[in-house]
Amino acid sequence: MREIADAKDLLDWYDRHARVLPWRVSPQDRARGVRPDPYRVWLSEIMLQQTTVAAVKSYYESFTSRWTTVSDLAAARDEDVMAAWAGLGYYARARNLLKCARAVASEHGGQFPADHAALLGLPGIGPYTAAAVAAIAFDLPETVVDGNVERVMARVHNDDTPLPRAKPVFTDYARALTPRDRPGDYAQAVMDLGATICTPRKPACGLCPWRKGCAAWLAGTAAELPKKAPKQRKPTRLGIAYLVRRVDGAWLLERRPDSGLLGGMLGWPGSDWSESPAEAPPIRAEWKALNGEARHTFTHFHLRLTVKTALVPMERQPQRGAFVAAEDFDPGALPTVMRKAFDLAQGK
DNA sequence: AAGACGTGGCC
DNA sequence: TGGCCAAGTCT
Repeated sequence: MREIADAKDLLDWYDRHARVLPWRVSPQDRARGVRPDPYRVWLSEIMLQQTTVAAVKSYYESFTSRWTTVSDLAAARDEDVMAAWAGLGYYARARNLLKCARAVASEHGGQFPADHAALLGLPGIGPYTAAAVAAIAFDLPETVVDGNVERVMARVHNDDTPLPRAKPVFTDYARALTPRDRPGDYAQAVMDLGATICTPRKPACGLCPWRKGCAAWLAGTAAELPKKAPKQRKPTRLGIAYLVRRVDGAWLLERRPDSGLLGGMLGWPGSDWSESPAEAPPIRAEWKALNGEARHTFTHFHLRLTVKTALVPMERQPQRGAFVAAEDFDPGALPTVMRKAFDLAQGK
């Protein structure tokens, strides 16, 4: 009786089916000695946290063409990086991206450390990303455990222990399968398997290189795994956004505090977001409430944003925020919820 | 150590 | 429409 799954079978599959991704060195090139750029591996891994490949691609291209090395990025202005990240979400990633780049530049001579523990000590790098960079960039035998790997392990072992409680056990399963040979390709192979074959719904078991050794395939339970703890339902909150235009075309914007929701991002001044938000106009003006509302769903609540607009004279001073000249204003620098409010005001 | 933290695509 | 899900981390 063979082991339940075997790294070799997966690597053979990966050699034939590896996805082509902008940040990836193909297994063929890797075999010829091509090494991935640790900066690009790290950048892609941060962007891919809880984010789809499709959403990441254009951001990855723009970051790597604008900031070629980690030292370039370390020298960037905070506001430029936050603006470039706008729309990708989880903005703490962008703040930590800069902190990490600056730590690598100042404490590691501009080179990412080829060491799991040292990587783990850097801002924004947790257990998954430390293992991913160590394995993919440096071909060290570290075990990556992301959502894909959890799903694959739950199925291979037909383990119905609910997540997140099952995480330590699934990690043990994954570690036991990690090979000493080609750990970087293997890490990418398991995640590719989870992303393309061993998918959450309708897994393509007929195409799976691990089918023969998969306990869930044998039991017919693959599609029901992994089990997960029930989610809490999202409450709905209300809010008011104030879109102020000065007669010269300038917009009144406000930089949000570094911590908390949309931390460090540019946005419209507004009320609190709650069951009954209090009016909080940022400037004395005659307000016009727009018809409709900007709707947006965050991780843990739904938001219905009322948008109020006003036109103010040159000399009027705001109590909050600062005017940004029309030619300096880029709606693309706003987080999506703020851009939705802008679109509503533009009649889009 | 649960909860905070974005967004877009899919069904 | 609304819930689920996506290469998690931080507090």
